[in-house]
Amino acid sequence: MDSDDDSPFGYDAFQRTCPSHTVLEMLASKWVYLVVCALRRGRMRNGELARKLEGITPKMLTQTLRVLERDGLVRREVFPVIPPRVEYELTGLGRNLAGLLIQIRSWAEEHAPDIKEARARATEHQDA
Amino acid sequence: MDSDDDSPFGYDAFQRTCPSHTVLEMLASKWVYLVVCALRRGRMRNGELARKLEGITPKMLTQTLRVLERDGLVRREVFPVIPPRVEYELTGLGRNLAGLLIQIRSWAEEHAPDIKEARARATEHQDA
DNA sequence: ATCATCACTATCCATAAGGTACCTATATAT
DNA sequence: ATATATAGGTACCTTATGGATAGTGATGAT
Repeated sequence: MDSDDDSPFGYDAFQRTCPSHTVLEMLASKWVYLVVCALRRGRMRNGELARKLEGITPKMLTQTLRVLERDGLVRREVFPVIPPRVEYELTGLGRNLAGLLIQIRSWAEEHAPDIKEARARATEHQDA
Repeated sequence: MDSDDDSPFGYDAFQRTCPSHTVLEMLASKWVYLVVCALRRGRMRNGELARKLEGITPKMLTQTLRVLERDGLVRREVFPVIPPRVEYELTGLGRNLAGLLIQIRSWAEEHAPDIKEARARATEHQDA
């Protein structure tokens, strides 16, 4: 009850400079959450990630990893061998973000039923 | 270190049924975060919200409020007077979500500098 | 000689989110 | 008669995102 102010408006109303905006934009990307969760187990190769996250296309996997690398959440290590070998792992910041994701997941699991119930009631009323 | 498993994969790999997906999808919407934060102060009329969230268009404000209402986060009360008067307020679930948003904001404010630094380093290297 | 593997990379396309502009209704004020 | 305030709705357009598809280079296996 301390950071309990309206402060998103303190930055320029959620434009590019607001930290929350930066973070929520990251989390909104469809695969970021899954990739970070997958990497919590330890370093992994591109192929292992692709198998773990079934449904992801190579393009989206690479794209997601590049963004995470650019933002300092993932470290990328290339071994100069043939065939190529590349390993990814979370940085300290990345592991820290994983902690936040777990908080979000726990909130989600606790309250998803309420949301679903509300949605069900809403579609009922509109059908009526 | 308890919900410390890989469980997003327990649901069908982040498809529609995963609670985290539902919640992150909500938060990803550009205005949800701002509207919920604004409503933490108490009930408000459409016009007040519009003034507080400068930059939002009437369309997006209405659309955002309708989604929040449908999901049970906001209660909408219409007074049958002329000119029309409509008030919005957070439900219990909505106030609860606001709590999560504050956690996210606090993480964001703590770590945004690291992310910015990483991005700066990344663009440096690409320019070089 | 051909194929598969690994880790991408490039290109195109469909969808959807968000933005712009204009429309509604009614009562009061001028 | 006209303008204003209120709380929207609707049609249309642009852009960003994600997904599908195909291609790259090098080597080892068949």
